[in-house]
Amino acid sequence: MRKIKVHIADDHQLLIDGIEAVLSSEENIEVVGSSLNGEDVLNWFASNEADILILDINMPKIDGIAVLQSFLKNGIQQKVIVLSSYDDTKLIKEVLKIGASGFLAKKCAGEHIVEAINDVYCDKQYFSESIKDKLLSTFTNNLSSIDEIPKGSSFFSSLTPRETDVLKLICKQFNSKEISIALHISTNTVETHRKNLINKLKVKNVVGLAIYAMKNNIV
Amino acid sequence: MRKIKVHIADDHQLLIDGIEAVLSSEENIEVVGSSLNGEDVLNWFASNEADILILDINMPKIDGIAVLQSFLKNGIQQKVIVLSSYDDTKLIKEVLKIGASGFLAKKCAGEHIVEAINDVYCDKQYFSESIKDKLLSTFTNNLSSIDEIPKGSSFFSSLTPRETDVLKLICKQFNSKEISIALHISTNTVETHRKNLINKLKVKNVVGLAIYAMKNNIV
DNA sequence: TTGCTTCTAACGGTTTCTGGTGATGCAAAA
DNA sequence: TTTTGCATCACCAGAAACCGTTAGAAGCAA
Repeated sequence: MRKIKVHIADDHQLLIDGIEAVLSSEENIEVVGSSLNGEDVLNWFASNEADILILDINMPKIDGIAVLQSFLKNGIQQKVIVLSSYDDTKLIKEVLKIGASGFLAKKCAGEHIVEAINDVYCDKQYFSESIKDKLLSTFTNNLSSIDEIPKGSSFFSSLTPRETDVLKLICKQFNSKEISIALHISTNTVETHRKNLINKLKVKNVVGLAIYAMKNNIV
Repeated sequence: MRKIKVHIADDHQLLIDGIEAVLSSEENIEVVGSSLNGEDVLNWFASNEADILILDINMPKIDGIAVLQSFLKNGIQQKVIVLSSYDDTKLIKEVLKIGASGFLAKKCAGEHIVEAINDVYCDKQYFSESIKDKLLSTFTNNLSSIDEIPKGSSFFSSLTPRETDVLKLICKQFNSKEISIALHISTNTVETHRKNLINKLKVKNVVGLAIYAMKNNIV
């Protein structure tokens, strides 16, 4: 019997080992590789292949979103099950748009990952229960959810290096003046970056920035 | 042979199942229970016992710190290995003070959890490598680290219900006026709570609050 | 009863952030 | 070569946050 080849990407080695141990009891599934960050994923897939990639969103260096975008850009048809701590509707819509086939919340049970792998391997989509509920309520509750969908193409992974510098220092609780000193630029510039960040990430204030940074492992 | 009884507490079922799968191949270790939040942990230990508790810090309802404090308060001598995504020196010192025997970063490998369990069962302490480095550098670098140690008793889990309400809304990017409307109190009161939060958690501004809330699963 | 904590509220002042707009130089891409 | 994106800087006005301090009411516990 041909086994389903799976690659696991997550920044927590413990979770990788755990999933691998869960899958080891499945006869038709084989873990052929793993990565601790997005860069490693791209490198691995440059010279290897797997039927399914289990991909965490929050990873250092290159995050899960950027990995998906890279696949899309290079025309790579990779089946991907996205793994995330947060079952955020925005995020789910985003990853589906850019090519994910399934979405699994980390709070779900280990057996579901087996289901997910089998379903996605058979060209089906897979969502964990909690996420199904969330998606449904989005459509049933009201139509304002449409506003939630980002207007531009992708709003993740779109920060310039400098913006990332500023964001990191914001998360260190620096104010604009302190940031300007740290980066050797004027406070006016810092404030421009700050405003651009807020617009780009569609948040209301620094709190939104900090939360974005945490969720995306920028800090 | 007597097996080491282990209870696992983490808000991600997937991680619990993963660790359980990793441990299943160990002959001398037996998983006797698991919990998805701190409340369940306390309930479980009220009528059951385990040799070792593997305890995640970031859990909803009652977090890992509060669980440890509860053990301490009730004179329960429970061996605990703390699990955390963040290898923050402050946090490590804190949990050691309130009775943890080991500290494991989630980014460490699955095999280390086996080592940790065996070590702690034999009354030894266990720290993952990355954490050892961090702890060492704290003592070698400079003495200013002493300032890092919280002056009061415990600075975690010390928020009043109302402060938690305000913090949650701050994390929703509400400003003081919006919070005052949501909670039916005056903006002055909101700002008092905000100041108290900043003082209590020893952060500089709302960004610090948001990051604290994220790390402690308040949002 | 007394002391402690929590929640509530207020005042005055300073600092910082946010929004809007505009502009320049540079480098890479189309 | 023109365009586009990025980083830089500036000015202004209003909004919001931050700081220090004080204080009454309610409830709980020693």
